[in-house]
Amino acid sequence: MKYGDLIKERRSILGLTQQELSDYCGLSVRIIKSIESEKGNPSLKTMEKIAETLGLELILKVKLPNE
Amino acid sequence: MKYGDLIKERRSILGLTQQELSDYCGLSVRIIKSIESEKGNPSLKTMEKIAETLGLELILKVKLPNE
DNA sequence: AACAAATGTGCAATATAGTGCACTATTGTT
DNA sequence: AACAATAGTGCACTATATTGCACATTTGTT
Repeated sequence: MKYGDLIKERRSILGLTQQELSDYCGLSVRIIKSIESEKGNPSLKTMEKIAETLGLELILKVKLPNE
Repeated sequence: MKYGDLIKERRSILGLTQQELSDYCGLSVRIIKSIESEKGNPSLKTMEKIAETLGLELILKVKLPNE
């Protein structure tokens, strides 16, 4: 699961700075940085706050054999 | 994101107890319980250990407007 | 009903996610 | 080159996820 680049790209498409994203989703800039660079180990709630703000979704599903 | 029931159902399909699942994915039984009942706020690593053990996958993707 | 297996819960301890500050590094613009 | 805006990092602190133990509850089997 490579979430860092997707988040960074998505934020950039929406024209947001890390600071703005952190304001919108109620998280510290610090954590936005660590998540975009995939350092650390975010919680589900943290990931979902970011996802919702950026129009992304976090999904758990059965993994098909052919992928 | 309703992960608790999916995990519980999937574990049951594979014929595993909470104890066995916790052994296989290297987590405490305690955390398996809290995740299946969706109490608490697991980390991505924790979720992915469980997902991998159960043949599930955790995905972050762009949310389409029509859903 | 009695019993065993599996699941749920209170509590205390430890590991680590999340925060804020001050600073550095990068990137882009003139 | 100089400057401004944005992004990355060290440190110490707080909040909370994760753990293990012991016990309670539920579920299934005879």
